[in-house]
Amino acid sequence: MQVAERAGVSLASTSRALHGTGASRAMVDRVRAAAAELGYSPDAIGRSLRMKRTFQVAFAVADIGNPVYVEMLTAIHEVLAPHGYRVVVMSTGHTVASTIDLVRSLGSGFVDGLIVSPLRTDDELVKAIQQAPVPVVVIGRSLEKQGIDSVSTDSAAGLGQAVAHLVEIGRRRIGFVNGPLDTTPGAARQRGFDAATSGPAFAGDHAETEQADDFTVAAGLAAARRLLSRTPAAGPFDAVVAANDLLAIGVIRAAGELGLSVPGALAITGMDDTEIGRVFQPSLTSVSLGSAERGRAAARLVLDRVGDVVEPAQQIAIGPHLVVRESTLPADPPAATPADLPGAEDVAGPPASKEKSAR
Amino acid sequence: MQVAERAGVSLASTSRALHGTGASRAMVDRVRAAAAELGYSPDAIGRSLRMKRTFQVAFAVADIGNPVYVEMLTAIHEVLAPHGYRVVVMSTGHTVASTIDLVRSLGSGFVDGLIVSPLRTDDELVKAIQQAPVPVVVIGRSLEKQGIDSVSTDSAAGLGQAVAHLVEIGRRRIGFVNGPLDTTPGAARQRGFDAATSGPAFAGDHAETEQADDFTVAAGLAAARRLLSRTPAAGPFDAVVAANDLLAIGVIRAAGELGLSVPGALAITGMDDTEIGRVFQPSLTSVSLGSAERGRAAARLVLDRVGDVVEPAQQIAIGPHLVVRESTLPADPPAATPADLPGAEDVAGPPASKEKSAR
DNA sequence: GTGAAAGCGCTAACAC
DNA sequence: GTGTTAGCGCTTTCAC
Repeated sequence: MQVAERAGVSLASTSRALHGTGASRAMVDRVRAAAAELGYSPDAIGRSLRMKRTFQVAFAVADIGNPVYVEMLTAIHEVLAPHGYRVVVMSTGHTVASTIDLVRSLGSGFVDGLIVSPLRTDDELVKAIQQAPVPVVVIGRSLEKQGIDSVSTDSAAGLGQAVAHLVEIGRRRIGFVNGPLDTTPGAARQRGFDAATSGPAFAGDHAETEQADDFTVAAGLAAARRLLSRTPAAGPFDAVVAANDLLAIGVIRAAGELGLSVPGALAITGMDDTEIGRVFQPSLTSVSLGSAERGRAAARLVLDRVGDVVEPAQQIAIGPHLVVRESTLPADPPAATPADLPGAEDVAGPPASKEKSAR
Repeated sequence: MQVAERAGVSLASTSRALHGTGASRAMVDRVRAAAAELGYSPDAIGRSLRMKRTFQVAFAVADIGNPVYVEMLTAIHEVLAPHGYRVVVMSTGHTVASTIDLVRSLGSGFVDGLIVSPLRTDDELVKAIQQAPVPVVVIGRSLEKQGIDSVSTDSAAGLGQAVAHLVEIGRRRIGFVNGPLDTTPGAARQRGFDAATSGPAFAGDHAETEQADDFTVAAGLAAARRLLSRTPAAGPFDAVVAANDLLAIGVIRAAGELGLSVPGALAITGMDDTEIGRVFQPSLTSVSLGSAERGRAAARLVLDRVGDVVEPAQQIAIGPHLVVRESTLPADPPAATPADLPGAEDVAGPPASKEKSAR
C-alpha cells in the first residue's frame, strides 16, 4: 500500500477509494490512476486477515473425475465466481475418517464455506459438520433434522421411476446392478429398487440384484456378466436397471458380449443422466438427479450462509426425473441415430454448455 | 494463539512446537496436548500473510467440464495435495482478454502459482505471463523461448500417427474433422494433417478437411454430415480422423445415420484418449496426448518454482502415442465386446483411478 | 471526507 | 531451547 500512497494520500483513503465506501470522486480518480500506473492490486491475504473472510469456498468429493461431480463443480463455479468467490477443490478421501479430517481442517480458516458430497457418512462426521467453524452444505442425503444445510435428491424414487418405465414398456424380469451397499447412494438405490419390485404393485415376474464393486464401467461389466449368466425360473432377464450411467454402460457391453440386442432383448437404464450416456450408442435412458441443479443450489446456500443469513438449516430437494432414450425404446430400431443428437429432447435445464469441450 | 498459550508457554514456542522447527520433546508434547484439547488449528491466513505463501495453486482452463481438463485437474491435485498445496479452479474465459485479466489478477497474491491451458494465445498474454508476480506454467504450446515454463505435446505429430495408421490398414480416402482453426490445438492439428497428407510420403488417394464449430460431439456430428455428403473423385471416404474424441464420437454417429459400418466402411480415429472413447461402442482408436502426465508434469514444475528453483524456463514435452482400438480394426468384427474391457490394453500409464466413479 | 493508529494471527529475528 | 518483539498488508474505528 505504501506504493499506492504515491498518490499523495493516506493508506485509509486508498483503501476506501479502491473498495467502494465513502470517498470523494476526486479521491477515487486520483487513487485509481496511481494504482493503475503502478499496476497495483490489493493483497488478498492482508485483506482476508483483516476482514476474516477468504472469499473462497471448498468443494470436496471422493473423486473429482466422476462426471457427476464435474457437473456439480462447474455449476458451483458458475454461481460463485460472479460473487467474487474462488473455488478450492478438495478430496474427501474414500473413508469417513478422512472426510472428518477434511471437515476439521476447516478450522485453519482457508475457506469461508464448504460444499461436500460424502460417499459414506456416520454420526461422528455429522457431529464434525455441526461443529465446523464455517458453513457446510452437504450434497447427498438430507440432514435437516441434524441442523445441517443439505441438498438432496430422492434417488430411491428415481429408481422407482426406472422400474416403472421398464414395466410399462412390457419388461417383466428385471435385474439391478448396484454399486457398493455401504455407500449412501448405494444404500438408497437398493432401497428404491426393493420398494419398487416388492409387494403387489410390482407387475413384473422377477427382480434380482447383483452388486458391483464400484460405480465404474469395469465393475458394471463384471457384475452384469454374473447377473446375466443366471437364468431365473421366470425366464431370462429382459431389462436391467443400473445404479448409475457408468455401470449401465458396463451392462450394455456385457449384453453385447452375450449377443443380446439393446433394447430389443435387454432394455437398460442408468442414473445421473451424464453426457457419456447421452452420446452413447445406443443412447442411454437415465434418471436425471439434477447434478448441475444440485450444485447450483448448494452454492447458493453457502452464499447465503457466508452472508450471515442465520435462518435454521435448510433442505433443498431436487426431484429425479426419467429421460427416455434409445436403450429402452419399445421397438428395436436399426442402429441408426435419431434425427437429432440424442439427448436433444431434454435440453430442459439451463442452456448450459453441455457437450462443450475442446482440446 | 492466545488460546494455545494456555499450555503455559509463549506464542513463539507454540508455533515452533506445532510447525516442526527447534522445540524440545517435552514442549512439543505439551503444546500438542493443549492444542488438541482446545481443538485448535493454526490460522492459515495469518500464516500466509507472514510467510508470503498461500499454499495454493490455481488451475485455469476455458471449460472445466472437458474430460481432458478433468484428467489434468485430477493429476495436478494428486501431485500437489501431498505437498500441502490446495488447488483453486479458475476459468480463463473464452477470449484472450479474459485470460490476460486472470493472469493480472495474480497480483493480489491469492495463489503461489498458476497452471494455465489457454485455448488462444497472443503476444499480450505472453507478456502478461512473463510479468506475472508468481510462477506460471503453461500447458499447451511451448513457450520456452519466451522464458515461460511450459508443458507441451506434439499434437501435429500425433495427427501424423493417426493418418499413418489409417494408411497402414489400407485406407486411402481420408477426411479430417477439425475444430476451430483459431485455437492453438485447432491450428496445430490442421498443420499435422496437412503435413501428413501432402507430399509424396502420403500413400493415400485423397485428403480433405471439414471444420466443426467447436470441439464437441454435436459439432462433430454436423461437420461429419457435411463431409460425408460429399464424394471425392477418388471414391467415398473410407476413414475419418477427428481432432479429438468428442468430435470422433460425432463422426461415428454420423456414420450410423448413413448406414456406414465402423470400422468396416469407415475407420475413425480420435485424439486425447479419453474415458468416453475407451468405453464407447465401438471403442475408439485415439492418439493419447498424455493429459494426466501433462498435468503431473505441470504440477511438479510449479512445485519446483514455488520452492524458489531459479533455473531457466523449462519445457517438458510429452510424446503423443496412438492407442488402437475397435474403431480402426482391420476386419469388421461382430458387435461383440473384446475379451476384456476396451482400453485394458493401454493401462501403461500410472495405475491411476481411471474409470473410477460413483454416485 | 480524510488522516492516524490499532490490530487481525502468525512466524522469524533476536536476545537470553 | 525458549521468550520477547516486530511486522506481513490490509480495513476500520476514531478523531478531526
